[in-house]
Amino acid sequence: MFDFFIKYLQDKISLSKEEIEMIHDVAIEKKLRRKQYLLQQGDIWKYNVFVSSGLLKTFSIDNEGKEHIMNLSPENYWTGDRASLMTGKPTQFNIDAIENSEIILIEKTNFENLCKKIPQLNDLVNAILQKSFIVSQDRIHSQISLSAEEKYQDFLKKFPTITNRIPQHMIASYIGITPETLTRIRRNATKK
Amino acid sequence: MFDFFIKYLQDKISLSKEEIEMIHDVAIEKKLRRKQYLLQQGDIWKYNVFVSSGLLKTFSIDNEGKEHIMNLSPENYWTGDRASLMTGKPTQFNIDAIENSEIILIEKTNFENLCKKIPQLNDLVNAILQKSFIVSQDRIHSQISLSAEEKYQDFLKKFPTITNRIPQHMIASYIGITPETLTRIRRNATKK
DNA sequence: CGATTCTTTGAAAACAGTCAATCTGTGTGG
DNA sequence: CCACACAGATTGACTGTTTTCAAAGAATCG
Repeated sequence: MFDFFIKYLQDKISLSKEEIEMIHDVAIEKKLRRKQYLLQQGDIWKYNVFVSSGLLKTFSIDNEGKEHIMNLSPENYWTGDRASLMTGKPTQFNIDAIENSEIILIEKTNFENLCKKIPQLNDLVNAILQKSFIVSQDRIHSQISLSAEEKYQDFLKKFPTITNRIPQHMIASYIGITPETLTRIRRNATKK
Repeated sequence: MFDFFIKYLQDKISLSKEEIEMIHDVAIEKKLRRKQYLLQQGDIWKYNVFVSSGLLKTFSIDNEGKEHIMNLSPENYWTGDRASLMTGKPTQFNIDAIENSEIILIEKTNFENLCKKIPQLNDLVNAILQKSFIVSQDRIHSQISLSAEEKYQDFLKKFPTITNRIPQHMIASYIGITPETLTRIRRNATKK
């Protein structure tokens, strides 16, 4: 699974053998079974995570026990909790595996050292952050301006690959509606 | 107004006279009157903007002519459209001044040069980006998990300083509800 | 196969949006 | 200083959307 990670990196930047070695030295490989937790509410989060294969979700649980999905992270995506990572405070989120997954963990300070020593990696990380920000803004825009049905259509357009890998109620959670409403939206949509 | 900008920067990082000079050379000062546009849908956006004083808003206009407020940027905040800046594609957003404002514009390539020459500035910019991302994620979380009333309370908590500087209907737009609904929420809340 | 999870359905209630009218406060020009 | 226009806020009646709760059906996993 480290191979997937290096493939991903070399697709974006070119790395010397020494640099790959440096990365390898601090990369922790981990397998997660379906439904296994990687992070739980209250933990302090200290890693950067790359998903080599599988699919993770980041979510909160509210006072009524309802799940709210913040992020879906399939293979070749990064995940974690930036807020907890940056502030050092306990996280309000959970991360678990929707599918059996293989991931790479790199501890915060190790990751920062790598970024210092490998400027290209630093640039890549910043580019990813920039892109993530733009994606977030776009999701906010959908949330404040679209109807439930439009949000669903928007989800399908943006995540065609993920749509068939997760139960419907998770899509509902991701776009902020109830599963029942999603069922009804779909029924109406197919009528047309 | 350039002074405000330098004060802001020196509060975060320490700069030599030469560095300040370099920044000054590429900083464009601009005044905006209330309701004046800085950016319009369809434009290609090429700047980084620091707000020295006043208050700007970033918004889209949908097919029905309704305004959806993406961001509110008071003094000491940055604004602009990262998506258009990054991709070079026309923006879907508008930015205008809610109050008479003074801003500093720095053209994209000039800004990138500054960041290369002043590593501290680069770090600051990345830290701001990181923080903006976390704030976005939090707003998404509010949008998918809170009721209209809770979103309003959340807004009041997060923007105590801005609340009294903008008309209510803009708060409604920011949290994705109608002005009428906001009126009713407020009426119910004061009853309690 | 049995257990669990997921989806669908129905009926009722809660919530939010629309439209049109009125009310309020502010600022401008005569 | 007043009258008026204008932008914003509120209200009411109505419509439409979404949630809730409970139950039944379908699909999936071990």
